Amino acid sequence: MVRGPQTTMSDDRKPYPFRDFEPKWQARWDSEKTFRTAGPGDEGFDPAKPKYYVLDMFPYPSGAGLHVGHPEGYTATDIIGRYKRMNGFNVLHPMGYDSFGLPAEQYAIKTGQHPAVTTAANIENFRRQLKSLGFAYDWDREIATTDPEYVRWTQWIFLLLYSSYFNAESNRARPVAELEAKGWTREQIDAERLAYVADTPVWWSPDLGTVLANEEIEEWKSKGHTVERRPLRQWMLRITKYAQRLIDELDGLDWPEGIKLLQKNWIGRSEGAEVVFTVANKDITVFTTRPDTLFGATYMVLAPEHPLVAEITTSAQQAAVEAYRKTCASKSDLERGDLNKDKSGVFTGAHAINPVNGAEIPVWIADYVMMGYGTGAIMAVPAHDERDFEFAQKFTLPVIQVVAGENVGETSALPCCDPGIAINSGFLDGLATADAKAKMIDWLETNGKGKRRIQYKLRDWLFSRQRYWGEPFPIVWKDGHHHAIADSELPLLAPPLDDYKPSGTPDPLLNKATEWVQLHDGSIRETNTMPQWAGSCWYYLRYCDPSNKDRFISKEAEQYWSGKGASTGMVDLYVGGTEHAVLHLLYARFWHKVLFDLGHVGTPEPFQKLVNQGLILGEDGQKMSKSRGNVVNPDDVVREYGADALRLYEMFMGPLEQVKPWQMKGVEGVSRFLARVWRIAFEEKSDGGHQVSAKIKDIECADKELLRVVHETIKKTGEDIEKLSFNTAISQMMICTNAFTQAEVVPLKEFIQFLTVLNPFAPHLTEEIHERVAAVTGRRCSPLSETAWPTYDPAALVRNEIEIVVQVNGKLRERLTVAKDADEEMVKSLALQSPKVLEHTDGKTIRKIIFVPGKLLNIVAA
RNA sequence: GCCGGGAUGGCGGAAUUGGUAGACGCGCCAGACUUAGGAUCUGGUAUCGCAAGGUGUGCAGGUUCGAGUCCUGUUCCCGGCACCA
Repeated sequence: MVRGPQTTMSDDRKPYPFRDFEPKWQARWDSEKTFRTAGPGDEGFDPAKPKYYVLDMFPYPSGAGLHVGHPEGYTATDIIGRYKRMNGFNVLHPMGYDSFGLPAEQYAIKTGQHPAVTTAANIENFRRQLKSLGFAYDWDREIATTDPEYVRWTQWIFLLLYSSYFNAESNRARPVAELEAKGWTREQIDAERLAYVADTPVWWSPDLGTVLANEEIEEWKSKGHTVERRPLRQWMLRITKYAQRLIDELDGLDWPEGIKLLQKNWIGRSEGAEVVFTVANKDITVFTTRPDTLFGATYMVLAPEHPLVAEITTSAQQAAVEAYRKTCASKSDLERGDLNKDKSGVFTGAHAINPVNGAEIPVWIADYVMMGYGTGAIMAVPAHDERDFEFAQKFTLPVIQVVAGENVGETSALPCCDPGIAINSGFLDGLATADAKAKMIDWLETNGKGKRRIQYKLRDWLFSRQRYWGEPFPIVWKDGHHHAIADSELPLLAPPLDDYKPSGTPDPLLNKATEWVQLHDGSIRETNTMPQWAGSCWYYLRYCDPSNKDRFISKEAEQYWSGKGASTGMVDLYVGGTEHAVLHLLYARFWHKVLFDLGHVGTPEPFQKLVNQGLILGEDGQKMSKSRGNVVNPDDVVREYGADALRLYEMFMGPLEQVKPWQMKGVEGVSRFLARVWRIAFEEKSDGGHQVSAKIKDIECADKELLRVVHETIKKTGEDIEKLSFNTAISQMMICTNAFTQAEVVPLKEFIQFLTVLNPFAPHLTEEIHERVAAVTGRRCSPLSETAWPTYDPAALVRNEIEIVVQVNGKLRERLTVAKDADEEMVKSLALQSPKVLEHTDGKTIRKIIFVPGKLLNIVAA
């Protein structure tokens, strides 16, 4: 439930006049470019200042505008950015728009409006909303991935991938020019490019009219779109070459372990071996992670799509095999994988020779073996693999146990996939699994029957789309070959179309623009477009040097914003949702590594520290959605309570990384807190105006306890911001506010220190109070945003008297107030005089006394 | 099934290396100010009990002078992956 009309705050009821001053400060920050960041080459740049790069995952500017999840991460980074700025850092805190993408195009289909038009309108709305929250972005660095100047460099980086290959010896990307120099043929070179064309089975969505990457299909399926497998000619990026580095180089990153693990599992490294079986004089290679179980292979399975199936199938089995392959081809992904795990398959009639013992085993085809992983063929060891076991049971195939539990001979339940001791395995008998694997691989390699192999689940990145609203490939085709267009022709922009509706065939939409496609020299343009991920793969680099006409980023800007080599990642803090764990975050790392290999960036990783903000649920504890009607619109909250209250509330709800439900009452709570701060500064005049409170006095603080709370607040707030523990920082500032409220006199200096500390959280309110109060007291007044973060005085933190807890046998029995440096003897003697303590030690012998200085005394008595 | 993360009042959540469980806020109760209160200020608020005192951090054990925190087992919730050989 959102607030009913009864509780709506009318204008005269609002607790402090945020509607008057929030827009005022926003306008001032805008016109004065308060948060402009000077980088290398800019006026006012100070290279001696340490840099701090704090980044938000930029939004897709949808028609719905910001939801309350956006300001959660954005406020967190804003607080950090403002705080670092006050601590003398040169802070880069930019914002932009990931503005290519399907929804704009779907909208164009409905309305006929060019996606550029709706995108521009959406961006304008997002910008308005972002500015209404008072974020300290450097708006001069704003970028949109659809901006032609941005598209230019996205295409330029694509061409860099196109003109590079992965050199296995140096384990990094190098220009293909090296291969040309070595006299490689065009075909050989094309087979090595990091961006290449391949005919592969891809995920094609007829209703979206495009193919999708493996990483994307889940998302679109969940939105009700269909996808099907289809062999198509597509552009691919050779991300698999980076599989190992993408795993290894996670180590140096300050990322949540869960996200690292997610990426590792997605890349899916497996160690094992290839084993060559012979079938009808043909070699069929299988991949296995358990070469030690080779003696237990009782049949072989090929994926239905395996190219050798047709060749080995006997005539007797031909009809059955053909029928089975047909069913598999028509099965959707869901039918084949997610829903139906029942085993199915057909015998090919062929037999394979097990290289290690010459045994003849039947060859089957079954859809539980995938063409896309390993070699598309397996040796089945039903005794030690659950899937093979299930299959063997169903088709009554033999099962041979070749691994026993720790005590050889003990029969364990099958299938058993745990390591153990090899049995029934010839020369492996008696070896532990790890040793048996090694020995078998040695045997295979010695006898030319196989070799060690590391396999990854990660596939190459399917990079082309058939839709309109994306970067066109800067490629032309002539005589059946692809060619890069010249850098001088960039950006290559798509022409407007009359009709954006997908044709229902895999033909790219841009084919409709026949004049654009056909070039005078007889070559034709590539008509696929890039996926939305392309723009987000490098936007954090462009922010560093957003208007550079000559390069995607200048060397100087890149070096300065990468820092002095203390870390492996460029961005110091990156905040965004978990949903990008294996998509954007993997793709961007890949591009960054290519740029690193080719000398364009100086760090191997883009994002040093990553924090995932937790999802904000609706007031009903459910995920916010239009259909549930539990969506909270930030515009409404700003109108009712103001930007500062929204910022504060989102930070006060709970830990940043935690999933937490929205509570409109909580917004009222922080709004009341801000109003209390306002009332410390001002008293209301009879005409409704505000005058600076008479309690504020520019005198030395005589109230030691108040002074202690203020300095405690300076200390704790700073420490908590560093830890991103914003909720506890706010809690401390509330305590401080309560102390000021109750004080007879509010000392000006301490009050301004408090405002400074609160400023990153509630910038409008604090600036307004500061400006008005300073004007009256005649103090020099530069804005708080230009003020240094206050330092706390450790001496002010010390309490003269402290409370010591006295426990008897671990139970709290007494509290003693003693001098802060009271020693054990002192506390002990006081405790042993206490009637409450004596009551519980009465008749017992004191065995032991534990003293924790400044904390507690525990008397052990029995 | 596998891999992560979590479980603390009526609610959101606090709790340094193990050392006063429930900070702060919401809600609720009482009081003050007031023509009024849905504003503000003050006090109270884990639970049982008149009290003394007892009991309490999903559940069952363990280590310890002392456990929300460490160990073992277990249940439930959330997220991710899911025939990857």
